[in-house]
Amino acid sequence: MQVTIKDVAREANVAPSTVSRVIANSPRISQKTKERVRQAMEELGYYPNVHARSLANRTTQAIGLVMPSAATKTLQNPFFSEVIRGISTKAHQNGYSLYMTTGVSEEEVYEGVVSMVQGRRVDGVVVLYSRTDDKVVQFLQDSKFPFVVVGKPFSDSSHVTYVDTDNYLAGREVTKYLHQLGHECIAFVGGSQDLAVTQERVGGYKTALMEEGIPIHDSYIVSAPFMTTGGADAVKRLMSLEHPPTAVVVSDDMMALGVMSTLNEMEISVPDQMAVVSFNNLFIAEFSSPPLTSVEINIFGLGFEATNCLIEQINEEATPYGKRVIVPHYLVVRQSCGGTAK
Amino acid sequence: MQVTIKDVAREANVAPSTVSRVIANSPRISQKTKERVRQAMEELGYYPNVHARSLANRTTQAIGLVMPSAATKTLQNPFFSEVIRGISTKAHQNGYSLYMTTGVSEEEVYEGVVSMVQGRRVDGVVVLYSRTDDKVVQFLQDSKFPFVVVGKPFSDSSHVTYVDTDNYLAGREVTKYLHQLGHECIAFVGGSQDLAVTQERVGGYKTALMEEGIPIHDSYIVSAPFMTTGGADAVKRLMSLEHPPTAVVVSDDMMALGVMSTLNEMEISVPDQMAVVSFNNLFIAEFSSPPLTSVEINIFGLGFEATNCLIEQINEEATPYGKRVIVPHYLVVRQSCGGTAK
DNA sequence: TATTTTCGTGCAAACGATTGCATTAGTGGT
DNA sequence: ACCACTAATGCAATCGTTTGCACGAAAATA
Repeated sequence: MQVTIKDVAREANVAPSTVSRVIANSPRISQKTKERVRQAMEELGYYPNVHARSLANRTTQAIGLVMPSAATKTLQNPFFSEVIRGISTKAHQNGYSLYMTTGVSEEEVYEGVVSMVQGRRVDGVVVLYSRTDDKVVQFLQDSKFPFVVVGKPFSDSSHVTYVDTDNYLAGREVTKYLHQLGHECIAFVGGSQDLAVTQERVGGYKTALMEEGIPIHDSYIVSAPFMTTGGADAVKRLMSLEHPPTAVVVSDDMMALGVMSTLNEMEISVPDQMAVVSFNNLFIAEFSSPPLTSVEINIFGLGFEATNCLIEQINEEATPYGKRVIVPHYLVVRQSCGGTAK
Repeated sequence: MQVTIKDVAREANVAPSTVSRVIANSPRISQKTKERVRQAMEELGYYPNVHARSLANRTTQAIGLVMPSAATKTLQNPFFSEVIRGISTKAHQNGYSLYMTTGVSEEEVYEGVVSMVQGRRVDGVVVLYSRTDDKVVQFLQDSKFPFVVVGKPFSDSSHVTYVDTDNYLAGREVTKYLHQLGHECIAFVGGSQDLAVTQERVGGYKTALMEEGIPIHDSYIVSAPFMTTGGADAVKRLMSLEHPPTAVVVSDDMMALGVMSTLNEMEISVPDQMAVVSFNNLFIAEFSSPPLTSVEINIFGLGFEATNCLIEQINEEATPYGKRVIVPHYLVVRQSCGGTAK
């Protein structure tokens, strides 16, 4: 049915092994035969069967993607599309393709990874989240399988390779920026507290306040599960304080949208009555009303770099010890903080 | 290195074939041996090698995803994340995983698909776009490979299976809705004119106008490449007309965001001075200011249904002729058209 | 008891590539 | 003219499964 290497061999009057070597472009085959074989491949429309190939040379040219289990919620965040775009670009450049399983529960995701790894379906894995005490990372580590984490892994990060933004620094910078604009009452609205990102960004926020000599009020730090409420209650809580803030650092553009929408409903104008700054600089930041001032963290780059590291690992060009890559960020000033000409 | 079926066989004191049959849960194996074998598998931590398996039984349990070549731009639209989520959910339910290649140019995408199909890497393919005169669809059709298109394919759609929204109807309904709210001057802002979606939505828009006895002005129909300008110039063009519209149908939430942002800049208030309605009901519709009135087209469902059809095809449970599935839609009224209590 | 069925298992040949080693032909040195 | 050596190709084993068929033992039938 399918045209196999044998058919090509017959057509070109050589042995299958020769054809194989032509595919691999081995220098041991003469130019003349190479051409003859290539011609035969062309004529018959031959494409190597990937599975036979993988089986024989124990390589797959595929990279596995591990997504958070609650794919329902997370995949909606353009963050993921963008990382994947980065991953996919680098992967493609190096002749790898992408492979993904999903699972409903954490357990299912874990099972998926195990069978992906043990079943030798992929050459390496990139993990798209970082959670405290994660089975998946633990497993990958134990089985000495090539993998890279996007975001800072919690446990034993010294031995795992990861690619991340300096969220602590970014949080600090952004807060200082607001202070420079004259704000003294600065709040922080973040997503789930047990995500590394949130923790680091809050950390930076606090440090900045301390450095600027502004007291830290716990009531100014609120976190809200994003996808459900859109941060509405967080805003309401902040605004009902005795001294409501005049500026707010939001840990994510998506959430910032929700925050601004709520403020809009409450007829609090941005940026006049409330400055908003956030992170990620998703493309929607540009088109919101008013356009968001946000930290560009180069999500694409995170994915791209992660894949780069992974491929190094696969080719054993990498150090056996974990490697950390920090992708630089910068503030994109638009209108949600005022401070610039409109 | 890896633990193979032979190891399990030895451990359980049976032949490899028996182990294989246990994996397949063949009724020909006695309960007692099954248990013994399962125990051995457990003990050794055995996972079947997918490639050996695929090679032997000529099946991959994987579905290929074909994305538009300009992945750069398109993948940013949450539409894709959402379709993929639908696909991935159904796929997972049926034990399939996803496989994707990308390419920079159209040609690269095509090559990717060919080698995916000919190399037998996947059992079927879902095509995530519909373009006029597409090589990929043509190829899939010619090779009689199972595939499904999300969106209406242009050429010879009678023989290809596709899953789509009734965009024509949706466009018509939405326009009528605006008319019911009292608008007479209704414009249409769309994306690239050669996309099937755009064409159909415009079609519905025109029909509605005709049915309501409103003349169609060509100057009211503008299209703008979204990702570059965000629709800003489209809005400006409309507003500089002698009789600027009082309502606008926008072909996509993303674009509607851009439109509203521009209107905001021009200090034209939505919905008071301009009603905006759009399609897709992405989650951002809920969090924009004001929240968007948009047509929910169940993107997740599109992906889910597409995969369903594909799996039917793979299992040869489907009719050999193309099948069309129309996923129902409905209008979600929020605040961008006014018309409801705030 | 002899004969046929049924049941449970094993043997060995695929599946379609890769690769170490053997083989052949050609080249140059002496 | 012989040998050694290199260059180009072929042979056959291997990768880890699946599966048609054969086989023996036990159960059912006559």
